[in-house]
Amino acid sequence: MPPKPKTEAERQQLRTSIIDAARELFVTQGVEAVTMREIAKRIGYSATSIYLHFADKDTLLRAICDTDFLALASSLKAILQIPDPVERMNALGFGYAQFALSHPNHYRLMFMNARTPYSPELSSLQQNNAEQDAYFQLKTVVNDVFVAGRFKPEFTDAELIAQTVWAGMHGVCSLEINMAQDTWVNWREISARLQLMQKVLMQGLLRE
Amino acid sequence: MPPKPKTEAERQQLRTSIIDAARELFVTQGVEAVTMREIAKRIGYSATSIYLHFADKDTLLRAICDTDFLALASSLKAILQIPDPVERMNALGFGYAQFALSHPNHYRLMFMNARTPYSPELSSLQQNNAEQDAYFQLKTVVNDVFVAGRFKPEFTDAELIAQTVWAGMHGVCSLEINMAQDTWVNWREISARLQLMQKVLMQGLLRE
DNA sequence: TTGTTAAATTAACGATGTTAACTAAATAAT
DNA sequence: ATTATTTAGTTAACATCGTTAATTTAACAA
Repeated sequence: MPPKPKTEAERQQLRTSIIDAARELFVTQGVEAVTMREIAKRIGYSATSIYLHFADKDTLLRAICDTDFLALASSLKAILQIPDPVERMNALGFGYAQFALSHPNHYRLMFMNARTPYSPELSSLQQNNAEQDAYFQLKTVVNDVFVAGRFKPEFTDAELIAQTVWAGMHGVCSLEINMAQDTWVNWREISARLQLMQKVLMQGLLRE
Repeated sequence: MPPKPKTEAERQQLRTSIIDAARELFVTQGVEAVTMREIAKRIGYSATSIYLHFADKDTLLRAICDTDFLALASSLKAILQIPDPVERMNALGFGYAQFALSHPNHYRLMFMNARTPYSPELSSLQQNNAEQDAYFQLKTVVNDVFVAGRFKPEFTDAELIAQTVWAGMHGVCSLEINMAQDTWVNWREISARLQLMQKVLMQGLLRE
């Protein structure tokens, strides 16, 4: 029964209900469960209706991604209040890992899948906004440590440092998400691996 | 025109020709190009013939994986001859990264996709064989450094160290493979990121 | 010559993403 | 008040995919 003109708010609401249904399927059953027909069934529409709100499945997935990037930045916001910059950087790393490991499917979608790259016109996220951009948060915190003169003097590029810290934490998290079940490796506790990575990064980067 | 009984060698040859065709598609067009029908077209058979040699697509992909794991271990073998253990560990890290970045699709299949975990009966690879098991190579080299007393005394678990070194290099490589195109991040040169990661790992782990 | 078996093929199924064609209802125009 | 237009939705349909079933063809064994 197709009624007629919807207000922008109603459209927006349906849009997010599609995203939510897709995300729920995604988080509980993994990416292969996210079919257009299954999403549609959840929200009581036909599959093709989704195309009135999203160009294709990939666009829909990127919309989920967007809300997850926002959720990540949100979950890290409180950490930015920690006064000591080194402590702040440490906490940010742990917070990041915590997010990754407690939302493995989201993390996989955000950072481990082959994604079509970010483009401003398709995303509602604001780059370099401390509320929305976790990478900006990282850059800022690392730069704070840099400005405080806590890094070894041989390291002079704060953004390069940030990318390295990110890579370290991402390495631990993504191996855990992908390979924890693999008995080829006698995996140590994930907490021990995280802790050691963080310690090594710190001892490698910081003075004395 | 279907002839009849094939020798075991002929069967083996067809098997590897399937793997090779699948790999070539895979390496050039990515995973979505690896369809049973497309593989079959390449080798001049019908799609269903592949099922005479592989239970399903996943099994075929894991067979590709197997040969790639072997290729990785093979490509690192020469490095094990380097006399100094620390230099050896360093070179192994770079060799690993070089493999990852020059075979990104393979690397993705091996370490970044959701894989069905290793099981001995499905794989022809021998665990803890220095010729076939790159993880064993890493463990061995890290243990050599450990036995040489070159790590800081606070680090006492060589396998945990190995997993951390792996995670560090994997983090840099997998972010590069997945996100190099993404303009959200102002990526530094991959060589600089690799070098810094290695330096940080070394300075974090090694004495003085 | 006739079965039997192995290797292959074609047909077909069910699922998927997506497009095209259609329908009904609310508004706008006459 | 009637007609036309637009909008939100539907159902049908298409091409493709992994995979299974049924079928064919050829080589060997009896």
